[in-house]
Amino acid sequence: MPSLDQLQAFVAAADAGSFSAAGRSLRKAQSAISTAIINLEIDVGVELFDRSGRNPRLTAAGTSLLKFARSVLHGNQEFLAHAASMSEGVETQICLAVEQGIFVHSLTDILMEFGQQFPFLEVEILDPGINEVPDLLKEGRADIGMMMEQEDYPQGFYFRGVGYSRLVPVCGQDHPLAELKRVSHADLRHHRQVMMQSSPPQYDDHSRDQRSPKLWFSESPYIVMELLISGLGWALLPQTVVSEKLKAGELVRLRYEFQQTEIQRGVDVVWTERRALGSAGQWLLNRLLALQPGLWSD
Amino acid sequence: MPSLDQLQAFVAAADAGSFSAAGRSLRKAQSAISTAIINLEIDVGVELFDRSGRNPRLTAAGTSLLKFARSVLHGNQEFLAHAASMSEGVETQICLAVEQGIFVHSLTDILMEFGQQFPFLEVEILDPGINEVPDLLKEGRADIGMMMEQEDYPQGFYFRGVGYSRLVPVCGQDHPLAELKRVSHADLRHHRQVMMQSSPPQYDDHSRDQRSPKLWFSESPYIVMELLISGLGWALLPQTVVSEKLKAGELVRLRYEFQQTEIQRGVDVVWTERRALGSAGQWLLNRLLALQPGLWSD
DNA sequence: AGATACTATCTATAATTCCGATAGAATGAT
DNA sequence: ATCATTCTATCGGAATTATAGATAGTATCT
Repeated sequence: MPSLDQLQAFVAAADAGSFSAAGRSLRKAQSAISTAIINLEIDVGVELFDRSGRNPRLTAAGTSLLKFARSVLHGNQEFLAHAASMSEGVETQICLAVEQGIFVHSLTDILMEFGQQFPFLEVEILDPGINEVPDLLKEGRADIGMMMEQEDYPQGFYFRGVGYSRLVPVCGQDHPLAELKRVSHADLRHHRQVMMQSSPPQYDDHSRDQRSPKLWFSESPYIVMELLISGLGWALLPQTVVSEKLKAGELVRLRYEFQQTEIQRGVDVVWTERRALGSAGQWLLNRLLALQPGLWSD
Repeated sequence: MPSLDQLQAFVAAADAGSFSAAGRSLRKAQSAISTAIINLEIDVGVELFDRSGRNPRLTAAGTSLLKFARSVLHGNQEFLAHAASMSEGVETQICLAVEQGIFVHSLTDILMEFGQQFPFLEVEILDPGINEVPDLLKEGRADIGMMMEQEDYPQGFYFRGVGYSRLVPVCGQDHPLAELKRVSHADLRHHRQVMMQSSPPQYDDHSRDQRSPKLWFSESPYIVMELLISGLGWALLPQTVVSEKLKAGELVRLRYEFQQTEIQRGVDVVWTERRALGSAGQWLLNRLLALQPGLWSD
């Protein structure tokens, strides 16, 4: 089996143009290069260089094999580079959980740079339903999460708001509400609302009065949207999710008569103290926290 | 720098589940595996296995690095395999010149198998114009050629017919000949003919009387075809080349009143005695010569 | 508790690699 | 033609490295 040193001598000689120069570039004696290449030639049973002239010249076989040798060496370099980054505390893989409905476009620049900075890291991006992010973090399934802000997080969770997501009230194009120019609380309560939540909350919160008593729930804003398109009811959905369907006319935006300002909910970056982040996770977290807290919408 | 032996010990241990088993599978002592892996771990600065239990278990870093180690080893295998095939006389690259207008579909099966048989061979396929194949072979630019049969080949050329290509007389849809139900020699002579040849032949051959005196020439049947579509004249072209345009109606097939049978010209495989073929070339040549001499057309 | 299979480590030996020196060959300048 | 330069192949000895075998300690199962 040829050794990596032999392959290295081979490509160095091919690059340098002579065994002596290869020796100089590798800080080895010329004889070391010479014997390494001769042994390699014996190993593989093919003459790599034509020595008839003063300087060795690659044979056809040598030219062809050179690519393969380079490939092996390059793979070895990657192996070493990956190992080195891991020995410096870079984790093996990282998982980012971005709640459905959050405008991922705001993250792509960061993620692109992240990929360049940590080329060997395996990155996974989940798009869990509403309120699933804390569970994923707790289980250790995800390292960092992004989600619509919550009133309170479980103990051991860190969070920081980094932006706002615009919510718009919508219904299907054939829904009775679609025909009203302005809708009132009473209008809304008379129709079924579909909420982006996993389970109905037990307590009374301050927004109770503007909710419809006929409630459906889904974790996924996209499922909610499909239900609305079928004419099921109305819902408050992230603008990012519904913008296409609004443009296509399949959904209709409702205008409140009681609220003129835009409805916004904060977007939080969430992580836990339990799961220690490696260097890459730290890097990514810092970048996410440094996001300008603007509106996350198209 | 880690050695290939260390990497091999690494993946063998990961595969076998224990250092001892890895030693057995590699026919080495257990201590060899153990020290190899320990040295590898020292080299890369990362713990590859968790030794707390009876059997070593891959760490997260080890799992991640294992893929890279496999890749390096695989590259090395390819290097060796390629070298071995070359030491058995397989050439580095091979060039097949298939004259334009020859129905390549008949060759794809052979070429697919060729690629599997010689996975490391670099294959080039040229599609030279009419009568350029002998030059390419003479220059050494190509190893094997396929072309429409010629009356005679230069010295040192071998050739054998392996099939037939159908030629059809065509003209552009707006050409006067297109309106005739049957065309005679006289009709043809009154219009410009475009021939698939590089230069006008000086001698009189037997087909002279059915040629038009107004001749244009092109090496490429596709250029000829474009000229016809522009309404330049008529030509005898391989059916493969014109079938699309005939279907689209841009070209019209002429019907001779003096010849009811199809016009066919033989397809030859051509090679030279000068250029020694390697094992791969021999293989390919044998396969080409074994082609059933049927009609090469769709 | 005992049997089994495992890993780490030690030692001696075998194999390999490397350097420095040297001889012979090709190339270019004078 | 001759000389100087730069190259490669080869040899011997030193240094490094890899390996087998033996041994001690540990985890796991019966």
